[in-house]
Amino acid sequence: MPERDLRTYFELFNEIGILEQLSRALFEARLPPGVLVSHFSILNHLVRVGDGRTPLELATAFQVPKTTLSHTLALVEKRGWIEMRPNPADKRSKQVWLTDAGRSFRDAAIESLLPELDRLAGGFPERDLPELIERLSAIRRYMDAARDGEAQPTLRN
Amino acid sequence: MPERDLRTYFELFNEIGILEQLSRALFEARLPPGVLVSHFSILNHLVRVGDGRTPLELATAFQVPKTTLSHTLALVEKRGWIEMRPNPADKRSKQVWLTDAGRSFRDAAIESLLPELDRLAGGFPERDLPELIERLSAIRRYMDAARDGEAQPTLRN
DNA sequence: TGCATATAATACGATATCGTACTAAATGGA
DNA sequence: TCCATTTAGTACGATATCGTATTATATGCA
Repeated sequence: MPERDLRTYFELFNEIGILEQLSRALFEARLPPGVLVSHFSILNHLVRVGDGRTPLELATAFQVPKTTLSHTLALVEKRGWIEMRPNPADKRSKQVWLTDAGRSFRDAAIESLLPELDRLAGGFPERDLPELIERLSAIRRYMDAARDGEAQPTLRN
Repeated sequence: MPERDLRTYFELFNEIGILEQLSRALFEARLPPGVLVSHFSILNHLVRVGDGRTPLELATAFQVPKTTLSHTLALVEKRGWIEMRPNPADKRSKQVWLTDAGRSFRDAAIESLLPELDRLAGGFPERDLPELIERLSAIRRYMDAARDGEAQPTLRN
């Protein structure tokens, strides 16, 4: 694998980073004050994969430290969008369940974004969007699966 | 534009968000303690578009509040990777210039990531990577250009 | 069974990021 | 020219995120 191709991968992630910044700022501007994309993402993930997940499963899914997730869950629970229940399979653990209010808010949040997406899609129709998503998703799934790999040389040394 | 397509755009940004999380965690784990992707991104951007940019230009490029950028620049300057000089064209303003150490660190940071990218590229060869990047870049450029748009209904109301 | 180790979640402190308010300089119209 | 308005950058406070340490429970092996 020539180094040139590796640098191309690097460019891909650079582009992804910028797009994430742009889309997050766009989305967050439409959410109620104090509600962040990280909060919404909890709800959206639970709708997509089903609720009853443990905090650790969520932290792993988002590749976020579990202490960060702990904090986020507390805020989302305070809004009444999720419920934390004991995990019957493990007394150390918990389960995160969506409330009706949580599902409603998630749907409303998506609705509120549609006009913005409409503006984007209207001014910049992208063909084969599902194919683009699938390619990104495949990369994501591979990285997800390969995450448990061993140490590599780093600048930390 | 049917709503179904808009939701597909939503999925695109959702996928991008997850990929950003994954890649950022991966990259940051290889940087020296206290050095974040946001710091590296300053250096990388200056190399790519040329240094001498003003802080505001950088804040706009990253779609980040200028106060956030102010803080980041101070940290990067403290590391000796950039120099802040007065902007001869505007006494309110400044210019950000790379130092040799800044360029070196940027190169080294990319080098340190290559093994990881190699692992990715080796296990998951992606054909037409430049084409994928170009499609993302086109979306990004359009969003960038369309950013000055007017207000839309939001959940804030 | 008993105990060393591993794991889930949280408490706590550090800091990156963000929003509001402020200062200094630039701009533009009367 | 003068002054109202706009703009570039920063100070300051709030909070989201992150790393380390702690507690409670689970796991696995002698």
